[in-house]
Amino acid sequence: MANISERSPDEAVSVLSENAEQRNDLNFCQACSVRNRAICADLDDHEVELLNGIGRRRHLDPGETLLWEGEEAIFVANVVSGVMKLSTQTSDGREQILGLAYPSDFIGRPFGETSPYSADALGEVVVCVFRRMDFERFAHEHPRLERKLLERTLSELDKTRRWMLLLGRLNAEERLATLLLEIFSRNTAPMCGYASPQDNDHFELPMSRQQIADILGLTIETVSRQFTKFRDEGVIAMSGRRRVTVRRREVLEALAK
Amino acid sequence: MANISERSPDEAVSVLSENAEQRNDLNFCQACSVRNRAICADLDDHEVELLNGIGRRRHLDPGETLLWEGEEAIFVANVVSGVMKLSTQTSDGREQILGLAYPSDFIGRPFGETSPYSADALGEVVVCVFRRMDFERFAHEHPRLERKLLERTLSELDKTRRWMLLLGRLNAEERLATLLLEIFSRNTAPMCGYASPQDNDHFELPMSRQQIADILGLTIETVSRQFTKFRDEGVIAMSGRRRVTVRRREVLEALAK
DNA sequence: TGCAGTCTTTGAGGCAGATCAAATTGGTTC
DNA sequence: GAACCAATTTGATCTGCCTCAAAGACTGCA
Repeated sequence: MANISERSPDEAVSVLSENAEQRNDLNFCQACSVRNRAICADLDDHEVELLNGIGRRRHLDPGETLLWEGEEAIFVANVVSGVMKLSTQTSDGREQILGLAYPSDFIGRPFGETSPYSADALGEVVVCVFRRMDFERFAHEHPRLERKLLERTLSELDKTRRWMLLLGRLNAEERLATLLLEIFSRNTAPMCGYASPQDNDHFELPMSRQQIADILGLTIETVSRQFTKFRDEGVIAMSGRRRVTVRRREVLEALAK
Repeated sequence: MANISERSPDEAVSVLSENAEQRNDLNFCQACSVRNRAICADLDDHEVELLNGIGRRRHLDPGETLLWEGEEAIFVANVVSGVMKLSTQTSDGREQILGLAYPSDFIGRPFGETSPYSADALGEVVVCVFRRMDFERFAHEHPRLERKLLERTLSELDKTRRWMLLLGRLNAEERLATLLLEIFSRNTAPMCGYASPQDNDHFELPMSRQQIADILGLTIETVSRQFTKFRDEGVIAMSGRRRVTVRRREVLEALAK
């Protein structure tokens, strides 16, 4: 199933526009754009070098899957650039997106037999992949990393629980407002490393209407109608299908609970 | 706000029916009913003794709150007996229950400034409370505990994500079936420590219809109608409002996705 | 520049679950 | 065991979102 065991740092780096990362593939950590924000941030140079030795850069095409729900959990990874979606399915095929992973986010399930979700690339993605076993061993030997992983997992849990409020209690309008603000803040965050950092008030949606619907627990039609509504009300403006300009941020903020 | 800083191990122990725990309050860990399943399971005798020194037993009455959402995160705790609910609210007062904490479950937010949720007792509850700072220091010094906390947090995250599928994609019938099975399995699990361990096929609901509605993201009326439906179909039987007998488990299992 | 294919928007209608209102029940107290 | 109160159930109606269907608009490619 999982067909990503080949090492392909070269091809991975080749799609990056950041020059610093094209130097070589033997110590890419040092030039990594998420080096200071990812789970490896607290490690010293020596530790980074060791980590570098067990990790591999990998490029994912849009739609490509890194982890399959229910499959053996072979890999863990850091997102370097692009956005990935984490999703799960009911036995009869309904999909629920569990969250998005942005640059510097950690994905995978350490200390678990099987992957609790599928992880696939929304657009072009570069990840830093570790064999789960290697990563676990490294974490054992380097408490700082383990600690960092704990802190990340705790805040991931907080974030996930906040999302439960959205799925359980918010209406379609409030849900879309919440998502737009989240993407907005992720894109305008300093040094976010995602695609081309956007200035001030507009950004590119990293996913299709259908994917937005899956994230929000709605249908594509309902999502589309809400976009139209926001546009008609002058809350946002759109050019093309994915470029959004936020015109009245305060309206979105009042809606996002 | 948080008014639980007084130490009250005596009163806490007094409400327990388990004789072993009534001995004294100086080393209650040794006699603790969740000793082998809680986060402290991997600690050796010496470590348990140290942990014992910083923790306090505390009794909570039904409805009493241990943690307030948004307040400073002063405490973390283990549930010893009873069931607690973790919940969050929208700014306009809609509540969403984030999960239930059963005996041996860990609650609170280590390494965080404020509590991301409220935690209150559904019925009579006994918890083992630690000041967050004390607990964090202890965790730092005892990697086995930190490791255990990491593992727990990771599986809590898995559980929470599975719940997102319920809130995002399941209908009322499927939601109630899922909850009934969860409570059922928690109650019949060996050594569960909750109230009176139930035999075979019937159990006591630890919460009201309104609370079930909040957990499932439904209204009380819809929950009530689903109970009636399950009863009419012979899937469950009820005596009183809270005692449930599961008659056709396979029907519930087919519904729970 | 035109065509094909896919994604998105729009429209019409239906339905699950919400809302509002009233009746019933179970549990508690005296 | 009667009376009271809160919790629950039941009924009637409404509505937000879903479903189904079709038109429209981007994108890539020849």
